Amino acid sequence: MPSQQPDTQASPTTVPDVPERPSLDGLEAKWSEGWEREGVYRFDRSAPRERVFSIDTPPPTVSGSLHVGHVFSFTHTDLIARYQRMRGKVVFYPMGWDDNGLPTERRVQNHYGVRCDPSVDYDPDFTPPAEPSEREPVSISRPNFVELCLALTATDERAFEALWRTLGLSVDWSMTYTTIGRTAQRISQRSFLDLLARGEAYQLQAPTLWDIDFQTAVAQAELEDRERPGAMHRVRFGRVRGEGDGSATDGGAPGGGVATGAPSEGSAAEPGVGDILIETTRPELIPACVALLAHPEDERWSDLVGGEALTPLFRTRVPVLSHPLVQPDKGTGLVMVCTFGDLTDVTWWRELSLPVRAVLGEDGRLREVPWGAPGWESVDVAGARASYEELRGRSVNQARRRIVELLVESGELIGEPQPVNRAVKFFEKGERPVEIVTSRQWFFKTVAHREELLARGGELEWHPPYMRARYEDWVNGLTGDWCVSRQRFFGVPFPVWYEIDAAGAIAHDRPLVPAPELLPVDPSTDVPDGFAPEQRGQPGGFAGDPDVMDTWATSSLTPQIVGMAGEDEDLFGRVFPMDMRPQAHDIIRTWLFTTILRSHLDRDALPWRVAALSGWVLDPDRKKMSKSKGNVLTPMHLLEEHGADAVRYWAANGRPGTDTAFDAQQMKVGRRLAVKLLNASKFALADLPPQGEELTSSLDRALIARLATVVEDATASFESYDYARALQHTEERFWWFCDYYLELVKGRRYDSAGDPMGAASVSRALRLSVSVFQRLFAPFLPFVCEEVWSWWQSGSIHLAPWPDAAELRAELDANGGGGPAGAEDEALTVAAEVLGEVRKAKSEAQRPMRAPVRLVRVYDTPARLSALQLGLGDLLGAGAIEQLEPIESDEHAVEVELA
RNA sequence: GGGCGCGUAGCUCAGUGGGAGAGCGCUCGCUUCACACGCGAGAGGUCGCAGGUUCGAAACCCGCCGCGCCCACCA
Repeated sequence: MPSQQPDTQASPTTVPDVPERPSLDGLEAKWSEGWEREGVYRFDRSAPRERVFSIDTPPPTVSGSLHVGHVFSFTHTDLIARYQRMRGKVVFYPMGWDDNGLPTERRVQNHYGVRCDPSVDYDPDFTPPAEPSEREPVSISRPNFVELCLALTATDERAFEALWRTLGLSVDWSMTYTTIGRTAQRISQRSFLDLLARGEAYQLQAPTLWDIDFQTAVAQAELEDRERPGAMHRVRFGRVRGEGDGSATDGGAPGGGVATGAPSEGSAAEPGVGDILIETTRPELIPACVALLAHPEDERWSDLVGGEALTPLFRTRVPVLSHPLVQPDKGTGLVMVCTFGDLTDVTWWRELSLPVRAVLGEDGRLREVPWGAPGWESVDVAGARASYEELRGRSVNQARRRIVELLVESGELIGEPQPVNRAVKFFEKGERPVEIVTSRQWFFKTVAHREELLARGGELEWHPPYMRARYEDWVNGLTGDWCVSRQRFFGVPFPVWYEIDAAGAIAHDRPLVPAPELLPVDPSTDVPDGFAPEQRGQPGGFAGDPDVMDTWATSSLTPQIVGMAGEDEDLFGRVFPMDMRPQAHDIIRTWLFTTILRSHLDRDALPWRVAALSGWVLDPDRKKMSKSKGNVLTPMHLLEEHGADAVRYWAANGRPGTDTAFDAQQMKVGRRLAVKLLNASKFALADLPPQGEELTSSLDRALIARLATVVEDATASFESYDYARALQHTEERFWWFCDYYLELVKGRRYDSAGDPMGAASVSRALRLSVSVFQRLFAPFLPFVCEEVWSWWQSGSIHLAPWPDAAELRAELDANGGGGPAGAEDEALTVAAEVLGEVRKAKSEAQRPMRAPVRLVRVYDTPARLSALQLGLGDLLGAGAIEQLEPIESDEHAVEVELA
């Protein structure tokens, strides 16, 4: 088991072995293999909780390939992991794959050209079609389908792992988990059964958000708005005669006492005074209309409220009611309630106890309905049937076009439909708008826990802090419990069965649950205790719950899964509650929220101490990186072209929570930095003169003092999860170090014979500073840093201790004085300034930098001129200056006379 | 409609009370013995607009404009 090495700061354990021409080529392969061989990132299970830094890694969805955004945010996590490891923490950093769920199913369907049909029998010899056809997919059994899902995800996961290794994520690959794996299923089902026993999970027949393509329920959190063109239709409803005198309340008797929809006089298409008009974007739902609503204080419709109206075409009596949610300024102020057009309809339906008249089937087509039967009364049953026959079997869009034609014919469409752009709710992975259908689903209670969940959000440390508001917005906006069941196949099954009574009815209210030690179970193949397999689906027998859990219902348990809750409580106790949850900000409402919920319910605890939110990668045109672009810029491509360190450098410049433009230029800059580190390390370490025990030169001492402040700044930045700031400050100081300090001390470094003491001092300073820079850069550029470290140190740099400012300062204190306080730092400042002026003069004269300078006159204050003396020898050498004349003056100036 | 974030050089961004900055790009120059995947120098900005606080504002406050994201009962 690797443990952290003793501090090797400036104490080479081997003679530096520096290559003639250092190169970045092949470092990824060389070191990722080396790290694996040495177990550098292996988690030490014996570490006590307080020494552990545990990370709840986002398991990427396995549905094809990783994209640039993944590389971006996973690099951020790795930066923190590597920093914490060097700080002496035992880092718990596993990787997981979210391979259960719809995206995987869709990919398998398209990849193999198959469809899952649970009614098909298992075929043990099944092989996928040689030429997959998306148009005519082969129907296969659920077990066959699951096998294909497992096979394809396994392939994808190998590719994912290879990418992460190339990127240099310091993951312990021996702890990889998958959300479809047996352990995850067992933990997920165990948690579900616990919630069921405690009444936190329940089943309900209710209007549910429904994706008509996937034909499954979806959750509120998985919706997104998309702008779609639509049209506003003004439609006339019919009056019921004798309203207000009580006769309207005996509605339901078809035929008598009512007028037809059309006004008795004038042109059928012209609205008359007193017409009942509504506006709708969804006229195809008129047959599902169950009421008209007006605002309670809307005087335009107050006469009508309490009475009834007749739907156009179908001549169904619907009550006219009032409700405060109606907005008088929208449309005509009168709104049609359908079962169900949108979530507001559900609200009205529930609060006003309206009946259900559902016309939409689960496939998104208008289904067969029994006109004339109870609930489907009409004053003109034949007409209703005839009109509906025109719509039956059509999709929503087709039905909409047809019913508009019918309304035109009947004269009940007023004017032309007005085009409008409206926001429509989509399942985020779906292609057509969600509909609302009534079905039986499983829910986890969320609304009842609103206040507790807000409190949990308050306990959590957010980086950046303003992300907390998004969480609170979401929790405050919760309108219903979390629907967790999906009518799909590749997921964690609900571990319950139901008894079937003698009449063949399924007893949904009395689920049969398995014994805990039997988990995970698949009720579609496993048999409940006390029943025989033949009794499946038989009267007096049993039925398995056919649904699987939403993928979030399992991935919300990643802290429990990765920590092996209930499986290995010793491990769990060493890592939970976890230290950090890194993730992107767009899944606060899903993953972050649901993880807090589950941890709260399961463990009465916050799942982690810190949430670190990363941003998105944007196109150069500021849009979220698109799929098409992502396909061109595959991550492996980028890594091959620029090198892993360079790509990491780009990612590390994206500040926490901030969206970042994709910028290949930045990767080139990162590569330059890596090359610079190679060459600067070579200069500092190759054929270095023997190092002294003391830093005798003022410039060397000044450098080390400045280095201490860089270390402090980088450390403080990392402690507040601001890796970007740590990088920027380190990088800035490093370039300065190369451009000024290294140039200034070059003479002393090479002329060890002429100035042995100076050479010994610079040798020591170079070792110290290079050691510090290599380690400061190690989280960002792990490959090149490991390479340069390997030239002169033993063991991995990634297990070396993070640089310590106090130790650097102790180095100065131990080595005697070199002038008045502050003078040494000033010496470095002034020497660099004068060197800059000399360079400028040479540049303007278009002369080489090594061109000799006959005389430099420095006009400055006595203090600065005196400080300059401390570094005079180095300055003269660096500038090829023959003579320097200090002149006391209040104004700073430098005159340069080239030879 | 509500909330959050952002607006600084051509581009990407740092800077949160006292000199307007970095990198890239651009221009000019330099084979300098760690590095031409290099080195040096230079040009380039009414810090979104308008008020206010202050001796002093890119920064703090108010309003407005623009961009992005999240949320909303979007008929």
